[in-house]
Amino acid sequence: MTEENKTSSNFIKNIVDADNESGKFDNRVHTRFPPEPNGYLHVGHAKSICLNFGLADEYGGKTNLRFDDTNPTKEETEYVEAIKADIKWLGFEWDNLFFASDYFDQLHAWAIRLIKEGKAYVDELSADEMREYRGTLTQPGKNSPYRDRPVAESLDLFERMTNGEFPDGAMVLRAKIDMASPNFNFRDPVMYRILHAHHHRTGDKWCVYPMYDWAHGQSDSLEGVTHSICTLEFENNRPLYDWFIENLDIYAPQQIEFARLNLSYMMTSKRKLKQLVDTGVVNGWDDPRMPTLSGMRRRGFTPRSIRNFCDTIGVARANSVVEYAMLEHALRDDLNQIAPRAFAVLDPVKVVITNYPEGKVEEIEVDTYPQDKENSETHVVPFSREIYIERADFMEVPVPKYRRLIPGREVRLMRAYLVTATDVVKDEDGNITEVHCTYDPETFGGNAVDGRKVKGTLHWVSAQHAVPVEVRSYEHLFTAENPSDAPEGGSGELDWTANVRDNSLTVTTAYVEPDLANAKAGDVYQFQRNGYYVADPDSEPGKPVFNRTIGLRDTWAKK
RNA sequence: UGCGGUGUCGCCAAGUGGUAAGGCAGCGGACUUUGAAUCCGCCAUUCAUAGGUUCGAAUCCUAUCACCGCAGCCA
Repeated sequence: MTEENKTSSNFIKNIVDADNESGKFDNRVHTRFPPEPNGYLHVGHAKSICLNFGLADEYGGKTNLRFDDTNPTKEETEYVEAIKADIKWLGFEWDNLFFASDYFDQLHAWAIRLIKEGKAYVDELSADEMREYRGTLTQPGKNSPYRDRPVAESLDLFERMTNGEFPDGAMVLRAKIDMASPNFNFRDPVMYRILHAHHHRTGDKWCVYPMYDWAHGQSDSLEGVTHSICTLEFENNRPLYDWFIENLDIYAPQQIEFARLNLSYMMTSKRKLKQLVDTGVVNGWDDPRMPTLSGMRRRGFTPRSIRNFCDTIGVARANSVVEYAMLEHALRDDLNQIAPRAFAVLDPVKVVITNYPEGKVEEIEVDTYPQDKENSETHVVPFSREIYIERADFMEVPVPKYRRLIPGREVRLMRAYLVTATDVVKDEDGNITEVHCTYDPETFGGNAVDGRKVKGTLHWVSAQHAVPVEVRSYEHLFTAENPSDAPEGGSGELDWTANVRDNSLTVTTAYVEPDLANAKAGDVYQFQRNGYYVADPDSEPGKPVFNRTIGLRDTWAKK
């Protein structure tokens, strides 16, 4: 894909440039995006996707999509399909589609080779015992009593593990490296564990499954990946991956770690997001409040806005938290360019134009894309004697610098007429129920023949023609800038759920121009002077439901 | 406490010995039939701190401090 703005320099590109200079990989650039199919993709993954696919795109290389499906107890086909759909939606195409499970046979054969070479052994220590033997941060570990058992015995046991002769947890296959290493990953890491579980692709073929550490590096190697980009927490694992590659004497990719994305007010932990879904805090993975790609899509984010966002935040090795405002900027920037404009009144107050003929209806032609000089498309909005305007657009007693409608002041009804407020009608509680105005018939279109100016321009909707629609508005799912920064819960663990906002969804009725009644799921609009909205999949023919994607910038309200 | 990392404007982030890019946010102002968009201007004598090397240091050296990650048969 070719994007208008290429990202600026970053340390990964510097590495690739240097590698191309030295010919390290024969000028090949081959990346991969390796999700585990145990949940839906979120913004954090978008950063990784844009990085991997973007790098290959920029250097004329390739990118594989590889599902790291080494743990059958957590992974499901539903997730692989959703992940594929999200990547495509973002606008990327993988060159090859692989699964770590494609390599189960090869990995198994390699494991046997390592056993034969005395570099791996079957250990019968229990999980608890293994933890004790592993040592601590300051103390070296101890060798397992099974560490030096005969090769033939390990071979036999591993074969029987594979055949399913032992129950889960009875024994594991471990690499024989160094129990005293300051790097824990070298303290005889587990390569295989027994899992009598059904795998989403290999079915019941296997009773032993490779650990991620034993599968990942070799998968990259097998695929000819050049730059294996992953997040910071795998930095300590890199020496282990290199050890496996070296001892297997196979092609060596270069792993590069970068800092994962953290966004203020957003939770980017698959585990915790799954909890929100499972406990019903949100209505599924694609709830518009979720930071998942499917949730953002439903909320009205565009693929381009997310890609642009990823480009502007950059890539580095320092942990950081990006302000939500950055994402908002990217969103508004794209939506502003593409969204058709429409009239919609979110919180109505009736306006009666007393000198406008009763029963008369005029068709007002308005630009659908006023922001786009190249697009002259227009549509028609009916105008009549009684209309709705926003409650906030009229004030009986104005605040300073208020430039909207007040008694005696003339303002413009967008693309229609200039009107002047004359009276206010209230109910017994003093609430304004109607505003009476007069209009100047000579101002059709919104301009006075004598050239007089008005300070305010309001959007409106004809009362008898307006269509009531459901509007869903959202606030951050979390009240804390850092959702994980939580008070301690009962179990001694941090109870991040205490940060979940309990009123993050608000449902209201808005009155929209007639054309919007036919909006189809996914249609985006800018409700003039208000914000961007998208028709939700819950919409039915003639009965659209709109999600508020994001409001317009409002520098007036801030003051 | 062992090992591996990271510290440049409120938030991201370039910079790789030659004298601090850019974006977001913010603040002024212009324009405006969206208080939007657009446009103009302002916004780090200073790069965690302290020393040192050098004609010259955010970049090299030394020490210190702070923060992150690693002790799953998770990834």
